[in-house]
Amino acid sequence: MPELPEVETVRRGLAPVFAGATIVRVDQRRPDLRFPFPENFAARLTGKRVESLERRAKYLLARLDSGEVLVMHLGMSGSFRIEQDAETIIPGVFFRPRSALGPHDHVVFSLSNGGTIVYNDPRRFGFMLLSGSDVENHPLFRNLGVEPLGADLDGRALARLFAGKTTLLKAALLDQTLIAGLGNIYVCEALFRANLSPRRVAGTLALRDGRPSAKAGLLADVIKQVLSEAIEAGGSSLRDHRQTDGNLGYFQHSFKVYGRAGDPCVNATCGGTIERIVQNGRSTFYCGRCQR
DNA sequence: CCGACCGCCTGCCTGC
DNA sequence: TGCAGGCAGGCGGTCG
Repeated sequence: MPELPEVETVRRGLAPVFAGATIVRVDQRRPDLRFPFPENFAARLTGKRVESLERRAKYLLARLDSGEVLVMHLGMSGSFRIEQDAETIIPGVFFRPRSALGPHDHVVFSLSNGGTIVYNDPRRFGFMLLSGSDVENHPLFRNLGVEPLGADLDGRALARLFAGKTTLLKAALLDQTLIAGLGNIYVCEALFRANLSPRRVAGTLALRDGRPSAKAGLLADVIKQVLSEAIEAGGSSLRDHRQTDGNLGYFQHSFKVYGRAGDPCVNATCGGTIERIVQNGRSTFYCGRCQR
C-alpha cells in the first residue's frame, strides 16, 4: 500500500482521535511484525498522552509525554481503522462501530476519549518501535533524504543529489536516502508528468555550470504536484487499502501510467502505448514516446 | 562505496 | 470450478 500520500492520509485520519488522547490500554496480539515489538511495548505506552501525530517520509511518529516517540511504518499492507461507541462519538471523527478482531489485527490502542485504533497488517511488513525524542538521530532516520513536499526539494536540490550518479533515474527517485517518501507508483507518475524516461541515467539531471537543468526543476515541481494531488484525493486504494474511516481513496483513477500497460498514452498527440518493464526487480510503467 | 538481488509474509488475480 | 504461479505499494541485509 502506502507511499507518502497514503501515510499522510492515515495521519490526517488518526490525528483527531490519537493526538491529545491518553493511551489507556494496548493489546499487542503477537510478538512481532516485521521486527519484534520493543521490550515492554504495551507498558511503555499505557498511561502516556499522545502529544502530536507527525509524519516523516513514510513513517508515522506519535510523540508521547514520556519523551518517547512511537514510530510506526505500514510496510506494504498495513492499515489503521478507528472504532468508537455510538454514545460517545468524537467530534469530526467518522463513526465506525466496534467489531470483532480479525486474524490480522495485531495491535489495539484503547484511548481515553473512547476511541479505539486497530492496526491490521496481513503481510506483516510493517513495524512499530519506540525511539527517544531525537527521532532524527535514530538509525532508521539518520540517513533519510529530503522530504519531497518540503522547501528543501527543488530543481537545484535534485540536481545536486543526482550529481555523478550512474544509477537509473527511477532507482534514484526510489532511494530513500536521497528523497524520502516516494514509492513505485508516484515515481512512475512523476516521471510521466516530467516527460522523463525511467531508463535515463540520474546524473544527466545534475547541475551544469553550477545551474540546475530545466528538467530537474520540472521534475521537482511534478513530484510535489502528484503527491499533493494524491493527498487531496485521500491517497490511492489499490487492492483493499482503505483510509482510517474505511473509505477508499480515489487517486488511483488518476494514474496515467501505473498499472496501465498496453493502454494508449493519455497524451492525445502521442499515439504511443504504455509499456511495463522491470527495473531493479520492480515494475516500471512509462510511455517510451513521451518520456525521454 | 555502489548496485543487484534476496527475503520477509499473505492475498489476490490470471491463466490453464 | 480448482489450482499453480505470478505479482504486489517497502525496506533491510548480503554479496560481489
